[in-house]
Amino acid sequence: MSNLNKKSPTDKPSRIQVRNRQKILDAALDVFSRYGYRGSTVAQIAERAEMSKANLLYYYKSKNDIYVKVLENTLSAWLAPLISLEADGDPFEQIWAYTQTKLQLSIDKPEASRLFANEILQGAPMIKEFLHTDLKQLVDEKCAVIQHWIDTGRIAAVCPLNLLFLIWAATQHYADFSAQAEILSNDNNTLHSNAEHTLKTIILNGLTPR
Amino acid sequence: MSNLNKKSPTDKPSRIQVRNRQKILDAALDVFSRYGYRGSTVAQIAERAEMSKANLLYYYKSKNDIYVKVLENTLSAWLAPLISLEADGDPFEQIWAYTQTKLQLSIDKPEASRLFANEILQGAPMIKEFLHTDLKQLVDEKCAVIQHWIDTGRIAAVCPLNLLFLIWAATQHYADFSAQAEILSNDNNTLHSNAEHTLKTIILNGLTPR
DNA sequence: ATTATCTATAGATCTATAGATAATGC
DNA sequence: ATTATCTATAGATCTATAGATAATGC
Repeated sequence: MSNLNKKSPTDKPSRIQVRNRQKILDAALDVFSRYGYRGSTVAQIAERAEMSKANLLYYYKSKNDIYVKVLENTLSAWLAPLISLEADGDPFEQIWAYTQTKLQLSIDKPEASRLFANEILQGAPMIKEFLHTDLKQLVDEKCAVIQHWIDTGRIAAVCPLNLLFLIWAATQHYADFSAQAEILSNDNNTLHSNAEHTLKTIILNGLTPR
Repeated sequence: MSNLNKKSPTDKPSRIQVRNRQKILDAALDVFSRYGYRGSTVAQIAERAEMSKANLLYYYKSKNDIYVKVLENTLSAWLAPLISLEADGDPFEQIWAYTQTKLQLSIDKPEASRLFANEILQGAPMIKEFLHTDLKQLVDEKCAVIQHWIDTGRIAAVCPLNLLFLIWAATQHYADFSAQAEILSNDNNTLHSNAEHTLKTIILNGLTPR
């Protein structure tokens, strides 16, 4: 039998299977996050996963399957930080904690950010549904939290959605445009610590009511 | 003769040639800015330019040639606003004028921004040289201007390069991530006017010395 | 005469599968 | 016995060209 999917779901996957599936997903994230879905090839992914194309397609039956799986795995990690933005506690602490987490993620694990950047640049063909439902709901909730902070005079009056966009853009920039940042900065480590200070200054001062 | 490039450079291009070359570049910008170099096909560009693939390749001899030409044409438009950032005049006015211009460009002509986003996401293979030379020099100059404003106490002490990144990221977000913004906002026009207000509040307040 | 367009297709690349062979685990 | 890997290749897609035909401008 050459099709894994026909196996009964109670079968435990073998060690080799677990290891190879993970290797494939890791390799696929690297490749897809750089070149997007259409710009990536199964051969590139196979090479990076150190196996033949045919063998790779023994574990995942199509390029599209791999892409969807990688997107699914990455989506939750991408959303997690926003979930912890809570109405309780100091707005400035909450907003800065969120910003800092996103910044650190973008610097340390740029692949997730790039994967979405590619997907959304191309019109979000695969995750449109997700954006309309799950993300939209979460964002609406968090915008209400921010709006509440504004209404109670705790932060300056700005559009909550645009504030989120600003935070996303400013932090993910260090992942999505790292090729440019590396060229324009003389030292990447300095750049990143300065980034933290600069974002903190501008966002927190910027949101101070006056 | 089937190769235009063998023509003497003093030959005046025909009306049809001028029109078709322009149609191709317009179509190519649309396609490349969405799908990147590898993700785009000559067939897509030809269809959008309303001519056959063969005819398109009569005007530009390869996909790569078209891509390079489109990038070249777009680079100058992309840089122009930064050039006008000048040491004279009020720092806040200068910075806001720059930010506003970039925001408006991102909203009105998102293709240029998306083209670069795609190119840089993929590691800037074609424009690495340009980034190292022309852009680096321009950015260094403008960072010196910003640093001067900081040293004379006219704006808050932030890292000039990171400030530029913040402005680029925040404004180009509306081009690069428009697919997401359209889904998450209830009304695009409101979103964009709120964007202007929100960016103005945060960036200008954020840079106010205290 | 020159320029522009069309038809047909070569050759490269890419996804996916079939079928044989090797490795692994009871 | 089952699972994993390899070789070979079909069939789709894509870039680019050759060569014939049509349209245009002096």
